[in-house]
Amino acid sequence: MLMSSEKLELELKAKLFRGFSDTSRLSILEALRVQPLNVGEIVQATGLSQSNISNHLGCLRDCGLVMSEQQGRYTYYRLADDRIDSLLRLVEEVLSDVAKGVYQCTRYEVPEGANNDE
Amino acid sequence: MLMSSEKLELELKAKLFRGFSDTSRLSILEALRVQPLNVGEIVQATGLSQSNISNHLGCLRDCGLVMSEQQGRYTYYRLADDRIDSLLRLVEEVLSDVAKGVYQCTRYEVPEGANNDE
DNA sequence: TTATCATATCAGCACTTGATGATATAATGA
DNA sequence: TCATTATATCATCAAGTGCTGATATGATAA
Repeated sequence: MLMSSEKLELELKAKLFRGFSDTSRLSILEALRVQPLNVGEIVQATGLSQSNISNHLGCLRDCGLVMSEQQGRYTYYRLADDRIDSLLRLVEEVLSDVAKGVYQCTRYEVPEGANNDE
Repeated sequence: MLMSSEKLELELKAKLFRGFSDTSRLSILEALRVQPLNVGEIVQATGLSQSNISNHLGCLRDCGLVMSEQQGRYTYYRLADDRIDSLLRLVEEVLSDVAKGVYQCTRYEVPEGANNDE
């Protein structure tokens, strides 16, 4: 059915975007833009807790945004596709123009004094 | 403080991505890729309810993803930036390679028999 | 001026999502 | 073999999110 393949494509797009739509997952992806990292290194880079990171990595890996590779005791994670970096860069461009609008958006709370590692 | 401007940038990115991370809002944005539309036309194109669309348009407008323009009785909506179209196209490219992975992702439910206009 | 149409807003509800801390599992090192 | 380290998984909780249907508001048409 034609309609349901369009619907499925929308579901897949929404799911992919959802991968990016959380600050913790974005922190992880930003860290991985630089170089592949293991969980401990991601803890250092982001300040998030180990179990939180592990949960999010599971989600990102299942979504195809990251890939993992066991090296002895350590599991290394990397971006699964170079275009993920391109996507983040394009969003940065768009944001440079619409940032004021996004910042004004009250639909989703952006904490004023938001901090890291509370 | 340096740290908090990074944090703010992540919050803005997450918020922008959240604009895309819902199938209803994606339907609306897909419809607007073709041409500017008013609410009634978007109802026709997407099968969503008028109040639901109005809610989402408010969110998208506040986020800077769409712009509105009053023409008599009708309010016309359009994509606020051509790069939004580019963003959606890039995601389509990425999905063409990782779709299998995203489809397998069980973290977010993708309904099997998902349909539109129930 | 009133009626009609287009759109925005609201309250309430159900579902989804993200974090925590404890703990299980697996790989190395002693 | 046991201890240690690295990572995954789990149950629980609180907060966030999206939809509905009723209704309010504003612009035109009669």
